[in-house]
Amino acid sequence: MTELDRSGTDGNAGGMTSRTAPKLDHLLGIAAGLMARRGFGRTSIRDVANETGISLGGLYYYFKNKEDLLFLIQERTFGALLELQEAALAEGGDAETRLRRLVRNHLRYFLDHFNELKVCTYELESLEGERYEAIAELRRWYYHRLAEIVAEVWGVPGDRLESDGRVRHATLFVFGMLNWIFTWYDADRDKPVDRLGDEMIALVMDGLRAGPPPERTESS
Amino acid sequence: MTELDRSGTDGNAGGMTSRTAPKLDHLLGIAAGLMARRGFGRTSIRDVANETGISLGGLYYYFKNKEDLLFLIQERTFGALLELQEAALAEGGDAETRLRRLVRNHLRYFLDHFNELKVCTYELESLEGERYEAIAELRRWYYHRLAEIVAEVWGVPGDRLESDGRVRHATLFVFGMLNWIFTWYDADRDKPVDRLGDEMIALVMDGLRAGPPPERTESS
Amino acid sequence: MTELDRSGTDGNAGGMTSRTAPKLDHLLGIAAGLMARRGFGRTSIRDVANETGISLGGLYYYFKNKEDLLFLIQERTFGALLELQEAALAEGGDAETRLRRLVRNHLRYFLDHFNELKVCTYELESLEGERYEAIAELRRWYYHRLAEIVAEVWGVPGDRLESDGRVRHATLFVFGMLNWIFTWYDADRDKPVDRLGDEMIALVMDGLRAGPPPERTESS
Amino acid sequence: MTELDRSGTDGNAGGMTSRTAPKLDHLLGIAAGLMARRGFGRTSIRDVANETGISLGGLYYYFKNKEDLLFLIQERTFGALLELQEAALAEGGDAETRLRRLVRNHLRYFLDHFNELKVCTYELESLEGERYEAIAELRRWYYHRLAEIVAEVWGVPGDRLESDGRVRHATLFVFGMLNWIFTWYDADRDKPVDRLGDEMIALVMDGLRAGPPPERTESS
DNA sequence: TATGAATGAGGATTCATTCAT
DNA sequence: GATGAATGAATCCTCATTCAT
Repeated sequence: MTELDRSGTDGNAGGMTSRTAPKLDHLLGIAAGLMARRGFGRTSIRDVANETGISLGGLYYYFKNKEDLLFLIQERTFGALLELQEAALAEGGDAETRLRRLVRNHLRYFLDHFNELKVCTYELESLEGERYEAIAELRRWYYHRLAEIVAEVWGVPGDRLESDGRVRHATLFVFGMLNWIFTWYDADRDKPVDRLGDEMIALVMDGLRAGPPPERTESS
Repeated sequence: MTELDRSGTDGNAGGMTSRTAPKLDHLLGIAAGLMARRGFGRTSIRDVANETGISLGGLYYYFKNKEDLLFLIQERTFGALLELQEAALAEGGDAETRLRRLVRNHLRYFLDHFNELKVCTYELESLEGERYEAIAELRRWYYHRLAEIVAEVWGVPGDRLESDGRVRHATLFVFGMLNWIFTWYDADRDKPVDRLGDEMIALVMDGLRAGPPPERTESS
Repeated sequence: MTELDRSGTDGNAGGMTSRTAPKLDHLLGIAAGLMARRGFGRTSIRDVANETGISLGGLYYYFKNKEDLLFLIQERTFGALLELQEAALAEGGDAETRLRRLVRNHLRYFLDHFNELKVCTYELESLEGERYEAIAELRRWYYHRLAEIVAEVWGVPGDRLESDGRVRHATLFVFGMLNWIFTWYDADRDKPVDRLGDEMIALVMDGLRAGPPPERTESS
Repeated sequence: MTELDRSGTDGNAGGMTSRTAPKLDHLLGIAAGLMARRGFGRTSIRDVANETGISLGGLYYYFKNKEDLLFLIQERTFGALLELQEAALAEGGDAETRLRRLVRNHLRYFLDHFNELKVCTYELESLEGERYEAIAELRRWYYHRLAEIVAEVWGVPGDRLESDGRVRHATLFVFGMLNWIFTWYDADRDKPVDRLGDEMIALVMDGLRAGPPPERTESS
């Protein structure tokens, strides 16, 4: 599955008019900020009301649920990132080039949408049912794109890609590096972000180029 | 600072006797399981009571707070891991050997204490004040041990270790790989764990051996 | 300090509208009744909910705290009494006249707002911090007005008023008479209340007119 | 009723031996201190346990109830005071002499047993049933002794004493002065206590000597 | 006598959500 | 579109009390 399909799973309450849409954007930004800082569970709708200046009851015009609010944030943010990445992949180039491009894009997006992306990264489990599934699907898409690149570097054929634990692991290691950044990134200390991406690629690229490790290991 | 100091920040209900100690262990295990699955915030003390069979009020004999319960889990689990790692480092060997030992130990511990370690990894922010600080200190200790190894591989002198962003980043990338595993590890699919560790080392070791990337990057 | 300043210490849920204000009055009346009968500590919010017919959660729309509820009662009741007394003092007259006026006003107010005033009198210590201080300030104001009258009768100059133990004691004796009434007053037996006031004045006025007792006493 | 009858209403758990009696004294003193400071309701048995060093369970050897603990304090303290006063009255003398003696005794006792007597004065309502009745009876006895003196000064015959509101009121006014002292007494500022008693007598004695006020008053 | 361990009831408070206006 | 007012369920925690040892 390569096509990205994003359409409201559940319908956010009523059609936004051109007058309400910017208000919604503002709202989602504030909510993302709160949830990034304190987590979804510890963020109350009342917090969002206070921070946005919208009344408690009024908020429910914009989303039908606390969970729906979270979904809206994740869907928009992650969706936009993936569109970006899809375009980046479409530009072509060899595997290393594409990998570097992916990582840099990710990190630039991370910088511009820190709160929102943090929420995407750490609050998937706060969604349930259809909403969970919709975001999980996006995540899988992202995973597969990276896995394909790893497989290409290692010359693992597409049909063995799914079953090859080593590809899986290497891919997830890279996502681990990428996702953990939210816990330590300090704008003053760790900029510029492109440099960070290059360091990550440098750390990993030689290992990738060397090919996958042997299937079996005896232990020390 | 190499000595690990772990002593109750706040004093949970006095010295456990030999009769209550195993009960406490059991309790903490159950609580860790719940918190690993649903998160700290979504785990209620009532859940713990139901799952353990201890009465709601009775639990408060073992800890003074929900937060204290979390602290107890983190302190014990993380403390024990760090003791293990401290011993592992004391065994000596070159940087790569020590790094591989650290990673393997971590992953074995991860396997044996999945729930508890997941709680340590993802719920630090649920602690506050002194309790937060006590665990954060443990984390810093762990970070520094790994950073020292990276610095040694790269020949960065000890006094520049703190200020060198590249050492910092490489170290945190490795922790990212390690910590993200909780989100995807599947016992059936991803064992054995030593193999996982070797793959991680393989992915990263060449990059490390190549030395740090240049300080500045230009580029698109 | 003669100006009375009473403004919410902490902001109970915003500005009451004309629709909610009477409900709040009713609520505070009920709560005062319960607290007068059973004390603040033994009055539960649930009691208030049951007695008012408002739901447990709904009550928190009107105050943010159990303590805030108590504060609201005290601030309103005591504040209104002191406004009354301030006006009474402004009417002028000699010291005895003003004293009699004060006592009568107090007792009439006592009769009309028995529960509320009892709560003011006996539950100051149930407040803390800013709220305590706000009410304590009102109490001090009241004390000083009475002390001034005593001092005037005795010809103690204003600047010695603070330091003169005899003025202090006589004033507090009168407050003692006044405040203890809550423990024994029986509407059937002890009315009319103006008569009670006159008896109190009669008991004390001759002693006051005789001037302060000598500074030092040898004992029996 | 002149005879004082004090015998445990309820039996404090088990007969105290000579070894446990002093421990009980200590315990009651501590408990009285806590209850004087924070009130009966806000004092927990756990507080008493912590403050005394006796274990929570162990306390129940000394009393069977939290209420029983309060009762023990009140019975002992108030009982001893009344014995003192009974003896003081037995010494004879005219009404003024006896009144002054009563007041001085009361205040000296107040000074030596501040906590305990405060608890007697303010926590009668925390007792129920038989225990309440037993202490209320002591209080009535005390009230009557003072009322008799007032009646004697005013020449009110003993058989009209009960029905005469003016005697009742004057008596209760004096108790009000006496009982309110707990709320303001400051050892540094307000000593010596005999002097305080003399001031109280001086404030009131002229009014008493002048005879009761006329039965009816027109108002304002 | 005294303690550690445990219970169950009740208390204050928060919170997502709803609905009439 | 938006608000004020209200609800009911759930949550954390405290506390008097008990009982085996």
